[in-house]
Amino acid sequence: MTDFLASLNPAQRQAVEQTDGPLLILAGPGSGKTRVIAHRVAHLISTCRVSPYNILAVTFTNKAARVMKERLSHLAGSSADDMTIGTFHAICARLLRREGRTIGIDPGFVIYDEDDKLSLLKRAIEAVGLDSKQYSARAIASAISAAKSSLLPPQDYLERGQSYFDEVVGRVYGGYQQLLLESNALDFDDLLLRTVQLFRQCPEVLAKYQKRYRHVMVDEFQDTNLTQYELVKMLAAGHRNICVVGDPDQSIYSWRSADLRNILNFEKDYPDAKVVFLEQNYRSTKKILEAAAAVISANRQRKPLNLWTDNDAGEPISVVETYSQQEEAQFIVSEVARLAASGKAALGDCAVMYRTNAQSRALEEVFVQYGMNYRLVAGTRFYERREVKDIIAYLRLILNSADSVSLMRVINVPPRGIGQRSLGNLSAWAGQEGTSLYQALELVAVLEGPKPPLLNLRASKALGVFYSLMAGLVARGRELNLVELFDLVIAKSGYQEYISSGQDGEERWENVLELRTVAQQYSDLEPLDGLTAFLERVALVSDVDSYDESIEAVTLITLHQAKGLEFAVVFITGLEEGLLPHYRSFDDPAQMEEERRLCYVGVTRAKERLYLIRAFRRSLMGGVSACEPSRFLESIPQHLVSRGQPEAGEAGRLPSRDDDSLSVVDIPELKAGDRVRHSQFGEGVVVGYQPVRDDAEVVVDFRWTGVKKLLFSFARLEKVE
DNA sequence: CGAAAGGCTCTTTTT
DNA sequence: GAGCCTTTCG
Repeated sequence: MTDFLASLNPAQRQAVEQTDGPLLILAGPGSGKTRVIAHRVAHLISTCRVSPYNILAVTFTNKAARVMKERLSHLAGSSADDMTIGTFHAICARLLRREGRTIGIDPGFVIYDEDDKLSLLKRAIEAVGLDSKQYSARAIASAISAAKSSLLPPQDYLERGQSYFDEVVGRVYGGYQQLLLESNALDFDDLLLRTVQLFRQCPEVLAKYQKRYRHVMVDEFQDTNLTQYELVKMLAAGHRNICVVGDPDQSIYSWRSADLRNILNFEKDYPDAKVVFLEQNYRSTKKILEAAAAVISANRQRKPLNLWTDNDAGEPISVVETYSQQEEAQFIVSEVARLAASGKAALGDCAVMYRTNAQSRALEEVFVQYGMNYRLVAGTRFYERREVKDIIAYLRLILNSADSVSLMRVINVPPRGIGQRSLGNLSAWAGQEGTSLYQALELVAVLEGPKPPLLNLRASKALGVFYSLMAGLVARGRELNLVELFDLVIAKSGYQEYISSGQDGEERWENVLELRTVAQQYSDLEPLDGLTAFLERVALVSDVDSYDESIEAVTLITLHQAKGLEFAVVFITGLEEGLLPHYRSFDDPAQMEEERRLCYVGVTRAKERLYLIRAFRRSLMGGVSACEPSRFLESIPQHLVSRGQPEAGEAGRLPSRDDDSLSVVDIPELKAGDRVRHSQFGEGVVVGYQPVRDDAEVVVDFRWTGVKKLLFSFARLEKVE
């Protein structure tokens, strides 16, 4: 019982044992935060005899929730299964399905993602008589999102509006909500906002959950918005056992309306709150931690922690300057190869971090070129792929015929002769008759009843075909399990032929099959339940969630996604003015501070080795531009830095290729014409050979896969006689 | 109506 | 450089 307390330091222990009343835990990076939360829950369950059923723990990502569950089952066994643990969005979605009816939410609602939101918004913009090209749907979307994140419904927004843009947004906002309602859909922000509204309007529902959740815990509290905080406050109002964990220095989501004031206000809202500081870092070397502290100390808006560590001083931090982004990538590949070859780090210990997803391409190309395994955490996001969204739209439509975004998406995919004009006629007529799009479709398809006047015979026929397709799917959907339904959708819609014959057909079809594998996990459930659960899952998962640590590969990841992770070796790339910090933050000091926090998050992911890389030239949006070094580099104290190669060590000497101690592989002379074998690429002929630092670059023409440039130390080439 | 081509804009981060 | 939208042609 006390044995899991023994492994904690005094501050951690205090955080675990402080179970009654409000508690704010300020946890620096690598301070064992997850551990503390897990121990705290275990302590509540086993020592304080709190039933897991009475505990609510909110995280920001599904992955964090999963990690927490794993830790808990380790500490507290299966008793933790009854605990409510999940993301804000997942918890709210579940609650609204159960209780939403009282405020007019149909339990079969769909969740609209950013794409769906934009297409609905474009309709809303046009519906209020504005040109959707003149007003950027994106700008309006983010204004609406900000409003929802501050608990502002359309009426209030209009009343508070100041500028003309506010007025436009206010009007569109109202129309957009109307369309959502008609589509029986909620967007991400609605999940939170509507839950608060539910609690406000139905005190008895709130009371039920207040009674249930005797202990409420929130992780990554610095990333909550006002609506989320309100939600938590309401839930915790009953027992006032509320524990929030956060680090203002790691707040990097203000663009998603995360509000640092929540942390600052916590002590105001709960004057009796205890505050615990977790300041011992168990992750990084002294040098890395010192560099991190130096980077973040330039910020004004903060509640500083005094981080310290017992770890070794460690290696100096490598500041590397390369000519181009290609050379940047090459440096990383050769460095990883060197570390791997000398046994200092495995591929899986290494991560490459960048500000923007676009940067991953150049990195990938070089990794492919040299045949080094890598794992891209969010490429073209799987659930955003066209073919995946198409199939999901069909499935959504089966469950919820009101879903107009999905209907518009698939009505002519694959092409079945329903064009712009017919669709316009149909939807205008639907508006006139006051029916949903799907109902209008039904009226066209059946023999009797009113018909839209402008629709010609051919178009009506095509619409009828689509309607009977959907009607058939809906009927079968009640009997079939999810995979059977999935297959039926593909078969009846002709999607396979359509997608396979198009561009990248094979790859796209494989994505469809991958989605089918996900569907398989829900095939044991009752027909419509399986469908509902599947759709909820695909709406609320993210790419970090699928991050698989078991494969031996270098991780390529954005700085944002890297939060919460740690790696022995970290390369932060693109430390250039305009990229990190990003130019969009130049004119706003608050945003600039957030960029700095982002850099801080990256630096503090590193356990042993940190490389800060910048390129002189980088191609951005097609064109090439010269780059100034990032201001963040100036914050790194010189005595921590090695500008040569990382192995230069304490003495600061620069290694040379003749230095035997550094040469970790014997490099035999290969010359053009030599035949070699590679484990993956098979046999090939050497066409080029060039020594590079303490390694060599070999260009080989492989029989099957063509010409590849390889790094000798890494490629494990065998000479074939 | 649909496929293909050309032009346009926008590229920060994501539950 | 890509995706989205519009235009054009069959």
